[in-house]
Amino acid sequence: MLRTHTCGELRIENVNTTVTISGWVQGVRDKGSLLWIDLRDRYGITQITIETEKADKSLIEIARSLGREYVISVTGKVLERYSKSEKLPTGDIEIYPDKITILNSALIPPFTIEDETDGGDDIRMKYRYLDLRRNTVRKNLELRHRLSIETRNYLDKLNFIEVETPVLIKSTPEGARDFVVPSRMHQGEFYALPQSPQTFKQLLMVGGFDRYYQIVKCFRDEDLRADRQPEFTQIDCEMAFVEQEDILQTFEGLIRHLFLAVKGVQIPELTRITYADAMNYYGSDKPDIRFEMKFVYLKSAAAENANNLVNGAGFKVFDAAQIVVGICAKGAAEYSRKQLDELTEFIKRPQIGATGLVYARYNADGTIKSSVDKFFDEAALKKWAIAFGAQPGDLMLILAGEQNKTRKALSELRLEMGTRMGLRDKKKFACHWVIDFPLLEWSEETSRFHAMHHPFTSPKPEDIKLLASVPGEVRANAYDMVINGVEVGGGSIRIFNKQLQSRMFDLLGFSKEDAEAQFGFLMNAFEYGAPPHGGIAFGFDRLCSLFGGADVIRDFIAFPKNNSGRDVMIDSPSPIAKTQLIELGIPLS
RNA sequence: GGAUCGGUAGUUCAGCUGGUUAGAAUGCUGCCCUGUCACGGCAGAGGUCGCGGGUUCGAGUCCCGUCCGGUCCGCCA
Repeated sequence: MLRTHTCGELRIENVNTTVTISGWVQGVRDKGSLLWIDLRDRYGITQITIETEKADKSLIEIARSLGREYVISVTGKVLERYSKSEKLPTGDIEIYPDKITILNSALIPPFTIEDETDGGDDIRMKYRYLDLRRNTVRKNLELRHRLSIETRNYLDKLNFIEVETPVLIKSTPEGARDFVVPSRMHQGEFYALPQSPQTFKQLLMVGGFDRYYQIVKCFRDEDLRADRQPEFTQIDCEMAFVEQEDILQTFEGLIRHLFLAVKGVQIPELTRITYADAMNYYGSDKPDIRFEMKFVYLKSAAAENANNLVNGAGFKVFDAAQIVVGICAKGAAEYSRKQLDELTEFIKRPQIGATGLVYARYNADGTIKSSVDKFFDEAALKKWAIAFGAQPGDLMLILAGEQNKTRKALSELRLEMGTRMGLRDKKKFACHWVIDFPLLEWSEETSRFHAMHHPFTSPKPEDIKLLASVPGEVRANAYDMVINGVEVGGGSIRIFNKQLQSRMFDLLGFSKEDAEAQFGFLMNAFEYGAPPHGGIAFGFDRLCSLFGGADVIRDFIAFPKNNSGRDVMIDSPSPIAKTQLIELGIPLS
């Protein structure tokens, strides 16, 4: 061993012992007659001190030749410091070296290896191995490690076993685009990388492994975001002989265990909200319920809660709208004209696409001032206030238009207001289930139904009768777990019966032949005694970023790709040699 | 595929309605300094203003194109 101790462990008890530590030079402070070296490794920083008037000349020469990030080994005596540092755990001691060995020199790093680095994202990605030396990045990966260990502990105790599934599999048309891998031995044919181990975990259920999990890489060839990578990691789970309730219980147990074990946070039992309610009250299938600010409808498309308070006043925008819906921002009546204009601009951005924002201030003196006073008198506005549950001092923000678009826009506005009002504290965690997702989703683009979750999702038994008549209204035994407005996991009870599965393929527009060619293996397996089963998969990277209080998952992946799917460090993807292409039988145009 | 913001010293950024020699901080180099720990002080080096074209007497600045990066929509569980 080139060390007896790490750079993080020496304490006052070690004084007067001779030790050897190795690491990277964080910095040198040369004060003439005194010279200090901060030596860093994964575990901490230890100070090396040289008194240049007493020390060996060659030692001083070596010390003065050191640059940042040189790798050195130091042997010397641990002594109590003359002036101690509160900032370092090793701050009570320092090492007087007898010997300094330069194990390797280093170029000057392009950015500083400090918590508050001067490097931007781009340069840090290119030199990721240097970025990994920084505390902040290292801590993120340590957090990831803890989460994976605790996941395994929890699931192992419940008799789950981790089984690996293949990475070179078969392309299927449903869902995301596949990454494909050409086969040399079978020219013109391709493997695909799994978007998830979905079918394999179901086959494991047929194979009698009634509790399976895997922390596994998945691949999707789609455009990226701050919280999306082309390859990402899932905690993939499946159970047999269970109903939806069992899955919800088991895996909210997992999340609560992780919060307790890793963060020491006690999470209450998860609340549940139906997809329909989530859309109705929050305009989103992954609402952030750290704060309330539920939607209030002044006019609604649904007959049952059509408390229409806006029609007939001569305001065409409201009269023509399918819905008029708003939120009540508590205590925000003080918002200035400028702030309201900012909000209007916010909802008019093309990404959000609303055409205008109506506001009504419930002033502290009890009067109400709105942007549509021309059409609505004080009495009408008071009725709005009652509907909104607004008190003097509150601000009502109202959008109107077609249902889906308007809900979506208001959902964005709600989140924006939550942020502006400081209601989205990253240290607070609100976890809940969204249940009863629709089974199918109509696609205008392809003029057919798509599976909302995936084609193996089981419809709710009581809704099966609707499959023939109104397939769009059939609810699925599907569920998502949402934390702070982030979808961290989702799953479903699966179809385990060949007839129902082929009926689903029918609805999804598969021909018998296509279904057979693509999923025949699964349907065949279902004929050999498939148990009822269901499961869930968690986005592990997202979970890590959430635990770490960040929005960007890149910081929790050792070697991430950038926004356009490139690894700027190794420079991939890259062209391959002509000979490789010929071998694969792939002509490039 | 679309929207939007950005690209200037090794790095992070400033640079106004176009106008002399493009600045700051940090990092780097040298010298000084006995208790520093973001050490301090003094001096110094360091620039294809992403790239190409255009407008103009004159472009880091304006226009067009292009490449690269960030965020978002579409897409994606």
